[in-house]
Amino acid sequence: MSTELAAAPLYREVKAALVAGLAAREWAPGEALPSEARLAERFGVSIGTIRKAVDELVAERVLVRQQGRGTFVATHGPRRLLFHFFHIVRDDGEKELPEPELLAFERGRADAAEAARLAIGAGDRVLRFRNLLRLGGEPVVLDAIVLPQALFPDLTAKVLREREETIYALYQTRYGIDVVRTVERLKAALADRAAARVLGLGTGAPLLRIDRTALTYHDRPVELRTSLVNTAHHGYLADFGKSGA
Amino acid sequence: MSTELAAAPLYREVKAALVAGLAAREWAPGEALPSEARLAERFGVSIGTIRKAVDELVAERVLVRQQGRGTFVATHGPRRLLFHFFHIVRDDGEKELPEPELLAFERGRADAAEAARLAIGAGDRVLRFRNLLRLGGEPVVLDAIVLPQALFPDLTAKVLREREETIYALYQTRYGIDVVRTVERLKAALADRAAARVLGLGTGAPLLRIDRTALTYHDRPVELRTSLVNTAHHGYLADFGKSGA
DNA sequence: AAGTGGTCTAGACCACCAT
DNA sequence: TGGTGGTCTAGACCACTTA
Repeated sequence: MSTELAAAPLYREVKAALVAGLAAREWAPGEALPSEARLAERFGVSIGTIRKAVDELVAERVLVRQQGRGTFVATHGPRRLLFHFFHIVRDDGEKELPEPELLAFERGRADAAEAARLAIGAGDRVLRFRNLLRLGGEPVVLDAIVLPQALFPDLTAKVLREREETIYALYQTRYGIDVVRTVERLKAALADRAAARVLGLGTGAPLLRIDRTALTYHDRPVELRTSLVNTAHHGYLADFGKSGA
Repeated sequence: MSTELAAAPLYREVKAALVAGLAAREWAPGEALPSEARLAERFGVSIGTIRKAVDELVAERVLVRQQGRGTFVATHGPRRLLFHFFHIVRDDGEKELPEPELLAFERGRADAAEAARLAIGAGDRVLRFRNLLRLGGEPVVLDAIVLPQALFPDLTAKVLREREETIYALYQTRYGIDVVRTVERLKAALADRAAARVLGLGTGAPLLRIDRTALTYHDRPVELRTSLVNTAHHGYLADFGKSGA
């Protein structure tokens, strides 16, 4: 390892190098990394140091270890969505896969607040769209999503409508963008006419409002999302501390 | 280590033994554990194995390492409250310490739902009380708390009113109960007359409702809490993935 | 200076998976 | 059978704290 910075332990430098490799798609999602022995050789450190670096990336759910098989770059699929990125549960505690329906799609410009949250310039081009999410057939969540157009050059309503995979899988496979973490701010709100109609509620019904920023490697923001949730029969589950959340 | 169960790695057995010691107050909150070398000797394992067990307990925020000083049992104080157990932030992102005011205190019996969530019998004695939390002087959160009386035998309104410390610190120092983790379910609700009055809102204002179960070692539930939050100028911050949450 | 946790190494052996 | 990650060990050296 080159060590010009010093002060950082070896395993952190290794980790940073691995993250750099992941961000550069040196290893694609779903692929195996070189074995720990090979990585140790390549970085000129011992296996234990490699393990400590990989341990942290596994804890951050960027890598997945499988005993006897190898260490893999995490892939966005239904399981990962439900476990780590979708926090709405039925009142009985069960999680269901949301079924999305695209309601609207348009191009626009980032306002000052959006630009700040996305770390782009005010007025830069963005894509905006709305998704209705059904759980068990019932409309429960209304998502309003904002993306920097620069990162999703050819994204269209057609692409969104015809996808079979989760939306983060689409970002990952088609645009090379790995959502690695989200930060969410929750508030209570009242349904306006539009939201009430789509969710099948009366105007003024209470809604849970979730403002999410999705981040990729190095905490770079890549998506804004505001979710309005009908919590009549569902809730947002926050379980910190167990298994690394 | 006795190994009658097998199948569990050594460091997990060590971890279980440490948790048992913590639950039994072999080491009290704020105290240092024996040094890693001493623990290794005591359990008959290598230091590396001790470190792996302690690593996990540090990740779960049960233990705190301080280089050069030792490893300590985590204490409930303002810092821990703000960092790990209080998720309400001002819209500008700042966290403030809540100032509690006891509004009501009574004894009662657990209904079926409470009994199930607290893992006690239906009809068992419970304590119920309400706290108003002010942030920056303004009333923002109304807490309704339910405790199994068996765990808090001599808890009275006077004790609650006169405490200087956080409520989890009180549980810890006075009743020997360490809250280690919380699980929360969030919904949107409308303010009823009572809540609206206390929070200085109109009836029917939207409120964020948080149903929390607080757990001690071995995931034993020790407290139920329903928080009603005025989210006009505050929000609930959910940041999974960064630093183990 | 002595004691603590933090890093790094080297190697042995085990459990699991593919072939 | 060979390769992978998972566990466990033993020891060296460093960084930090306390006295």
